[in-house]
Amino acid sequence: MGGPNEPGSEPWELGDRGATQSDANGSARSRASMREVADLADVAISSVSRVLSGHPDVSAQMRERVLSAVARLDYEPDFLAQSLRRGQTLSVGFVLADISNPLMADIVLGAEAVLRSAGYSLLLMNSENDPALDAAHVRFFQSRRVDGMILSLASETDGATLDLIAQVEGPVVVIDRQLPARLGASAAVNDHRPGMEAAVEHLIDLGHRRIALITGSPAQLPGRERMEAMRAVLARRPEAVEAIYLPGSFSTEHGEAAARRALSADPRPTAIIAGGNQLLIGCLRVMRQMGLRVAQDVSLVTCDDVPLSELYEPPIASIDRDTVGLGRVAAELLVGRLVGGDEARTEILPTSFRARPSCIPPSIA
Amino acid sequence: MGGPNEPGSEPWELGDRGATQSDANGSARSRASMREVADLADVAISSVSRVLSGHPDVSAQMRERVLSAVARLDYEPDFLAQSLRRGQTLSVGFVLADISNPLMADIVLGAEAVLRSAGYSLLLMNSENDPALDAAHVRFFQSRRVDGMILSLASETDGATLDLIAQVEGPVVVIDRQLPARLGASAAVNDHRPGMEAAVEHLIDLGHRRIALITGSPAQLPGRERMEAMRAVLARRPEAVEAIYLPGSFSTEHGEAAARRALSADPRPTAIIAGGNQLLIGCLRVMRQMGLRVAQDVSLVTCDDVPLSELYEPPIASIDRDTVGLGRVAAELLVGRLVGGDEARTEILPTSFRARPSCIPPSIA
DNA sequence: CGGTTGGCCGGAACCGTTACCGGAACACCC
DNA sequence: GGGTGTTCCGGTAACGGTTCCGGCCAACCG
Repeated sequence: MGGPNEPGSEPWELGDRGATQSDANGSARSRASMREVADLADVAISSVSRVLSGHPDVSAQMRERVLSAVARLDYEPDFLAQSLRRGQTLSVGFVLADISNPLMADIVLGAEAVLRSAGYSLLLMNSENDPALDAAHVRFFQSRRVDGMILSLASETDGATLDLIAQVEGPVVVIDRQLPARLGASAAVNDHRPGMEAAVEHLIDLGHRRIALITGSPAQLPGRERMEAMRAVLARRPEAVEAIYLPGSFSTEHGEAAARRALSADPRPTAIIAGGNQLLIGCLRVMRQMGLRVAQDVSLVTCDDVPLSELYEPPIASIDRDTVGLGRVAAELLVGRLVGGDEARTEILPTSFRARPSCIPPSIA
Repeated sequence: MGGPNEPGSEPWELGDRGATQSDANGSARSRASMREVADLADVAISSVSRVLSGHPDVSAQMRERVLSAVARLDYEPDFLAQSLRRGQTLSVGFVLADISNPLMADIVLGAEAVLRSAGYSLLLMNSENDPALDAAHVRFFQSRRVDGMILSLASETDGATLDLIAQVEGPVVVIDRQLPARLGASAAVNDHRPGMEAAVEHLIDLGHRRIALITGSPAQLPGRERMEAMRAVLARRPEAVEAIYLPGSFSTEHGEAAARRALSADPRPTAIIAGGNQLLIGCLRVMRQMGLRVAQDVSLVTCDDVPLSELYEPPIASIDRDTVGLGRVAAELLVGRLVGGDEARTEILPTSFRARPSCIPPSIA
């Protein structure tokens, strides 16, 4: 939106929306408005509106006349004008931190299904794990007047984003994030602890005593809870287990860097837990480079079951959750507040551990 | 949208948008309108509009007064009203056949970057490989008055969808699809032949004489071109190579079914080309069930490089293309027509073959 | 000093729809 | 026959902006 530099491209040099009636070539004539329907049916505009919105003050004869005119003109109401007048857009904004994460696809799928059946449509914006984009997208959705927002934020702690969220007019639901209560946002979250605890217990049971946890940002709920859960298990198990925590970002790059660091340590950890499929990818790349085999050399657990973990040889144990369900629940929370007047609340979904051959007893070094 | 059954929930029983001034509790007061800015600055509404849209007929003093009022009220223009008046929404609709396909993420990423820098935003709708949803989404976008559409259709041949596309007002760009010229759509497509031809040549060079091609729907360009390419190679190579074509849908289910059929045949094919990562997943599942090893028992090629193909043991050869670039080009074609007045045209991007250890000479049976 | 020019501003029409309001037409009942 | 309702419809003011038009005023020129 720079200064007015390019001559001929500024709006005030154009006429008042030049005649769009490209009727000459026979294609795509300008769409009909309610006004034209009313003229054709020889009734008032308000009557057309009543017929179309199902208002009871309509005679059978009137309805028939209007409907036939609507059909003849192939009329469809203008959503923009409706939204402006009604004060609602029937659309929901979804900010997702990372569209490349296949989990997001499932979440979106689940949310979309619920929203669609409630008459809402989904606008997606991708913030590429950049808190600044989070904020920009929230602001954008607000100017677009979405009726509500679903947020899978890159950061829970970014001040600018939080301030913005506090000012959002409609209901807000965050996914797998925890926001200050004063913001009044609903939340659909996983309890990451049971899955993580089971995983750590399983590794300890197998005999592992040095376990590395590569995880995402502590500015996001999953990262925090996973570290908590691991600490909790270590605290209650009598075995002297050494933990190596490697928090960072939720990227393949961090996965590689963290795995390299962990696996270069002298008493090398005998098991690694990768807190996400992006981290798993980085981890596997490094292991391949270092010539280390999954299971035989290092036991491996990942978070969230994806084709890679299922089909890898050996198959990789994972901490699972119902991602489609997560999206569905988030959408239900939103719709509940949108049409049902529900209060903001937090819905918690479970996680569980799925053992697979990537975890075996450590080779006695 | 059923009949008027639920009493108290019909619009005509509500007042004219009851006062939304939830000012009492001190939170989220209703946003300011241009009118209020004008009142505060004690100028005409039109002057506010001129200042904000950069119109030249504005004195320095006026600009300063308006801007300070804008700042004091934290005013932001209503996109809906602007769109209605200006006749453009600065948004682009993107119909994608399958959001779970990680390729789509890249395409969306590329397209979004270009569109954002041109001032447009992206609305995504997912049609789950269902042609009926394709049509519904196109219709939806049209009623939302998007300025243009990018389509990655589930079917190129669905009549209803095609008719709808013909009536779309703004420019349309299809991704990796081929539409009748009369529709006037631009296209960003890959030429799938060079990659596929190189793959088939590679397999023949290794000594393979029975090759199965599992591919998606022939109602989509990639499926057709890949089969063509394979036929072309077989026609020009003197070796008597037998090809098994297994077209179907672009799903893991078809991948499984086709792989099962191919691998159950008596003289079993010694190599399989999976035309997409979903098909690859199905294929690997079946091979594992049947106890067949990649490379040693069956050579394998997949289309589109994803983490699974890179990290599988052995790594899987793939036919690659620049997916981010594909999305970028599609968006550029659209923006060119949107702001530059370009003509509809087709942009073709290459594919190439990346050999990997999943392809070895067939074991002499 | 009168006429013309140009900068700057206010007023008003309009984008396409919704919801309120008032009223015409008709039936009904005492 | 004059109230008293119903039923149904048309007119109209919004919703929140944008753009055209006309007019005021100062500057400039001869």
